Amino acid sequence: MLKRSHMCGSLRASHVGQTVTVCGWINTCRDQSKGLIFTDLRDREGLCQVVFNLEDSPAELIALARTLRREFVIAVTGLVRVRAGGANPKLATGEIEVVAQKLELLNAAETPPILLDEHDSEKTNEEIRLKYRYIDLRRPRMQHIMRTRSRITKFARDYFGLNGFLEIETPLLIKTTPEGARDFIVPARLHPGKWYALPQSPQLFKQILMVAGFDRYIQICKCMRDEDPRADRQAEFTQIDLEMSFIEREDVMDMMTGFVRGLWTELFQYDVGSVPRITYWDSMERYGIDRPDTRYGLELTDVSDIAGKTEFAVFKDALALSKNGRGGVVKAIRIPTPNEKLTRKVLDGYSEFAKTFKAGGIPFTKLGANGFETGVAKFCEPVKAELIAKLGLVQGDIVVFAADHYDIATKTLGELRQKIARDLAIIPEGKWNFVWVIDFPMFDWDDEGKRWVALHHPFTSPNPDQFGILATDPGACLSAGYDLVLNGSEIAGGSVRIHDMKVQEAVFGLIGLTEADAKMKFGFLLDALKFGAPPHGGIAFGLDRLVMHVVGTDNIRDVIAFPKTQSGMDLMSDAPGPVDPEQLVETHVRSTAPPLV
RNA sequence: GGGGUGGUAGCUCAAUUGGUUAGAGUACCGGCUUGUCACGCCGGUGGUUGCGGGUUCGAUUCCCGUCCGCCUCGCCA
Repeated sequence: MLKRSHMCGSLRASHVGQTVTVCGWINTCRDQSKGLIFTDLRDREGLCQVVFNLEDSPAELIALARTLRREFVIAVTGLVRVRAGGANPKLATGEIEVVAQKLELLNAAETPPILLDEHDSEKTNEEIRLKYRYIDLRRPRMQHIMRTRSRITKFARDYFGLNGFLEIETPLLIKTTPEGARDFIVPARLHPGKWYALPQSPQLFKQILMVAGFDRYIQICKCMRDEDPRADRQAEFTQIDLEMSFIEREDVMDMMTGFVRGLWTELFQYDVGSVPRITYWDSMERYGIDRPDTRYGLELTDVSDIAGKTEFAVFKDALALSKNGRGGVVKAIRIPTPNEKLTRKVLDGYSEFAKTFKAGGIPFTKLGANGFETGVAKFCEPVKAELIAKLGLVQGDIVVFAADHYDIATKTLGELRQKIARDLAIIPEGKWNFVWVIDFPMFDWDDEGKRWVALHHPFTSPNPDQFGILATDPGACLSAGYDLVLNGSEIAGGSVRIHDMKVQEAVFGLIGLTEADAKMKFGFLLDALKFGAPPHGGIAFGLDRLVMHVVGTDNIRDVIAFPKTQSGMDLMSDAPGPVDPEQLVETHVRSTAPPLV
């Protein structure tokens, strides 16, 4: 076999005069005649033009070259020279070409179901791309994404390594955990009737590594949650997971801010600067969501007091609502001009949108030259002055309202805010708005279960100044958790952990875990906390989402080499599949599913 | 589990109210072509209209069921 001397995509004018050997896939052939054939040869570095020319090469070589087809795998030895036909400015290697002297056909290929020309391949159905993933991944776009992903993980290992973090693996076969997402489970052959679970995260183990005195831990690890996927969510995903000892909240956030600043400098020569902070409740009030996109305005304003003075039944009914000790609210967004894209039809459509969040609708109005016009103008007119003052309205502004329970009104308007921003196309390009969200509540009240549920996870510590109210007013107790949000997407989340067994037991008690339950599920953690646990905390980055932002895609499958579909299938390998009945017997499992056809 | 949307040639799509032999571009195959680079010109092959049933003289089109992709609500500590 001809031995490769250079990568196709790395050849430049400086190589002119050298005899090189390149290997790769035929991207295209341009057969000019029986005596002149151009091919573009592709490897992971890029394309280079190889020319087969009767003037420079023997006839047998030309004859063989004429049989080449797309995606054939070849090795070529030839002389690098300046292109006789003029440079191609579209190619990095466009100034030169390789004049073939030897050609070795390493493998033929069937006609590929995906064309590798960029202008065609971007349009190919995702179903086809997933089935023939090995071809899809050959595309320069996918090669770029996977390379970028590798750069990010390498940067993470370098950065955290320099900061004293040890890379330690944690088990994949663990005990099932209550709380949280649904576990993937694995039957334990050696223990009939018992099961392992695949980790939703290495949470407990990394805390125990702190108890074990490793001080700083990092792992780039797979996590599995058996829940329905979304555009930015897969059942199986990757975290950059870490934990630190003898720290407070500030120390973790500083370390992480350093990481993203370094990463953005490395990737984009972009200075992230200091990362602003917002409290959870402030974020909910202003953005209606716990992961605010601060690249644009359209903030929410509470107009409950003014709305209560109107005769609008929707407002009055909402304000009369009460849930979890919290009254109903009326929230509004001022949409400044230019807002011509928000036609009557679009605004009416927002009510349908709102219904997906269980809200009744989206009342709206517009401030014209002579007061409010359209929509709910007649109800707003009596409180015009107050609304104008509170929302800072000027002529031409549109106002949209949501009136409901606090949770529903806030969430609906928070989602609508993002939709309006997209509809108005006011989200600026090229902006990287990081923000830390802090001071989360420890718990959320579950009305159905009549108990508190941990908002983050049950190992999250209250903030140091909040220990006093943990037992007396758990609903108001704030945690030492923190989320890192980038352009409205949560890319990392973590907390300072509870390192005192008594506090941990108290939290378990609040979320309705009996002592026996807690002992059975997390006994090993509670035990560990008794044997000298240092104060510790950590965070986990969603690597997939991080890569999505960096490469600019809204499809998580694009940043995973072998992703699954929305129904959890791998269209390439056809997983999941049936197992041999013998495997079921061995693992003591009997299926209740109807027989497979 | 709910809602929405889609599945037609290898690929991307079209096909009128249910009506001729299901078309186009591209790919592929053959021929021509000595400076192309989304090469060009000429010709050709290629279809279980996702699958199963039904209505009809006739179904890509209408109905029922089912499978699969995508988006989304629930869910995702």
